[in-house]
Amino acid sequence: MNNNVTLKDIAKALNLSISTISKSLNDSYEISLETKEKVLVYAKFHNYSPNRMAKGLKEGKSRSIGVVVCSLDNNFVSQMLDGIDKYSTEKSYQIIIMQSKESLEQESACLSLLYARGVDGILISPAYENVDLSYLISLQDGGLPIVLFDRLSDQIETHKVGADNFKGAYNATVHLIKTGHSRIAHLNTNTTLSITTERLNGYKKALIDYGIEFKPELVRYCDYADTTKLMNDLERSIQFYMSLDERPDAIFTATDQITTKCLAILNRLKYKIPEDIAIIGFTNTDLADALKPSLSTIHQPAFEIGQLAARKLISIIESRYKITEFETIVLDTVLMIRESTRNRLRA
Amino acid sequence: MNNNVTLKDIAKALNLSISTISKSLNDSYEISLETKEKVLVYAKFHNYSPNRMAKGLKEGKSRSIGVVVCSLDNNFVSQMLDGIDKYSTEKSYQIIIMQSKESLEQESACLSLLYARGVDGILISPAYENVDLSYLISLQDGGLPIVLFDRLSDQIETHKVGADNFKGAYNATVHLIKTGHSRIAHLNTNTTLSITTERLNGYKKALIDYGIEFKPELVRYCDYADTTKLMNDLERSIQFYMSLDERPDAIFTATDQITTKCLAILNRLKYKIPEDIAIIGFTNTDLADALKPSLSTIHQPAFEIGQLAARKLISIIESRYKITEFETIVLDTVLMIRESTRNRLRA
DNA sequence: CTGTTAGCGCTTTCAC
DNA sequence: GTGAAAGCGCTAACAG
Repeated sequence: MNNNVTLKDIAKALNLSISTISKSLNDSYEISLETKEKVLVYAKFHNYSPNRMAKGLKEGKSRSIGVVVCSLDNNFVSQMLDGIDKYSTEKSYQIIIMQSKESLEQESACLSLLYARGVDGILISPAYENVDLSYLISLQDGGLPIVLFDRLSDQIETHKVGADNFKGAYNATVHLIKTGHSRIAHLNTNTTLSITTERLNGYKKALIDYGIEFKPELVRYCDYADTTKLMNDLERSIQFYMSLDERPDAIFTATDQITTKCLAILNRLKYKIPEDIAIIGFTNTDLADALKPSLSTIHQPAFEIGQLAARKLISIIESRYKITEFETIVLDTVLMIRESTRNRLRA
Repeated sequence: MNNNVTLKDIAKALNLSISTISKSLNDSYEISLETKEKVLVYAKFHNYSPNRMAKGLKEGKSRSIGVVVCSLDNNFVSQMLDGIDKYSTEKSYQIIIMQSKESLEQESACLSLLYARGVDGILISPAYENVDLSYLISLQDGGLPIVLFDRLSDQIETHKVGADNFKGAYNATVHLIKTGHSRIAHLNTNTTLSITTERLNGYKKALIDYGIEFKPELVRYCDYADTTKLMNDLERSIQFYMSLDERPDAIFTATDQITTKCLAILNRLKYKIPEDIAIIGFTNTDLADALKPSLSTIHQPAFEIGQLAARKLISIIESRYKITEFETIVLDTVLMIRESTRNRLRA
């Protein structure tokens, strides 16, 4: 069966030419119903399926798209991939997923491979380490459609799909303020990606709007290079917070990883949530309700981000004209209020 | 740049023939060092990368492998995929991931597509709905290498890589018994896959070995068809358990999904863990330590399963001979004792 | 309506 | 050492 039946085989068997078979299978108007019927039946019976490599080679497209993410083993990423896969499958594109593991070098390697493979376009959420998108831009200049998702950047002009990080962070912080918290710490990453700065800015803006002084010592930027480093940085940060004369009464954590790791650390250090410290963070974990106390979160529409990004990419791929007008789509986050940010005022 | 530079282009530019270029780039002994050098430099400078579709078409291989899983949006699956990706990338195979969403129909569709794409082999963890692997077998008979991972089956003879589900379940149950639990409920899935029956058998064996009567009413088989159904079944099961005259004092949950969803339900119904009921389950969640009480788990070596499965598949792909001797590799699980199964005897 | 032909980019015999 | 030519499976322009 892997000794695939080809057009040639069918042609021989049916005593027709290869092109007649091809046209029949593509339902060309040139072919008589009778012949088509015959071919279709034979093809179906012998389980014919066109060789996509040949087709791709011929047509100069592969009907596949490359997806580059930081890691497969990441809850939030999985949800986005699910969305990407859903839309791509609907449109009969196959996705080839590659991991950068937050390394610029690996990311380039992924891109080269995808390019060599002849993908029709690329969806990418750049590595944290990546401050330089020039390789991506050169690919785009070469005619390869590219769409950024989740982690956006101003360096490249193309369609971009992400969450409204500013507003999400703003809402989270305001929520903390309104529930009686005033010394609000913020744990973020040590990168320059827009998701970092936007979330930081949302946090700051909320403080300003509510007349709370911004204290730089309450913001710590943790190393995302690897899990161990991140864990260390987070633990040190929390210890630091707790050693302050004026301890923070709440933490706003900026990413999925930071949020869940903080929980484990706070747990280990025996701090009580929300009595000792309240916590709210960006995370899409399914376990928010299973946690005790249940975890207040800023939820990102991960599936939709993926789906929409795929849609935008495929729209470029299938557009006959060169796109000059690009969109940046920003989806709303949802503030999920649970027990980890219980109201201090009514307590 | 997507108007790729081809062998032809290089040949023209260097006033050589296409085959000379091809041979140079493949470091053939037939070509003079001088020419090779010239070609290599030119190729590198112009960023030549071979068109993998053309190469694949020519060679009858694509250096890609298809991976079929139930869902991308699943913590445990992600970890296995990570392992698969790691090994495949090392061996310069690309992976094409497809989701069956537990549907037999979708699974077949995935397999057809992968086959059409000309993958060199397939890694599959069959859909829950799938009780009939005949399509897979026919692909294998046609010469396509196939390796099963995680969810194994006796229906097909090939390499298989999974966890030791029997022993994992046995150890979990024994752990519950040794910590003073005697009315141990078991929540499993309503399927006939080996992972279901093995876990059930491990549970039973432990009861027998420790002289505890097996009570069928303490075992419930929940519908995995979709999240809502599963959620309903689980909730009803828990309500049922709690309505018994002799309430169970512990639950052993058989899968990742079941474990985490149970936690949320128990939380919502305000049952205290482990006072009201202890819980231990198969799950690889990162949040086991962040939960309160922290969650005792049976941890599966997901990454290793993926890695090993990829290794076995690639070994078949690259073997010159037809494989007749197949292996089933079973990896040990790890019992992670935390607070959700605190010892009742010392309490 | 059907068939012939060329060619996508590459490898690989076989000549020169 | 190098090149010409065939062919992987497919599509499409063109002939008949």
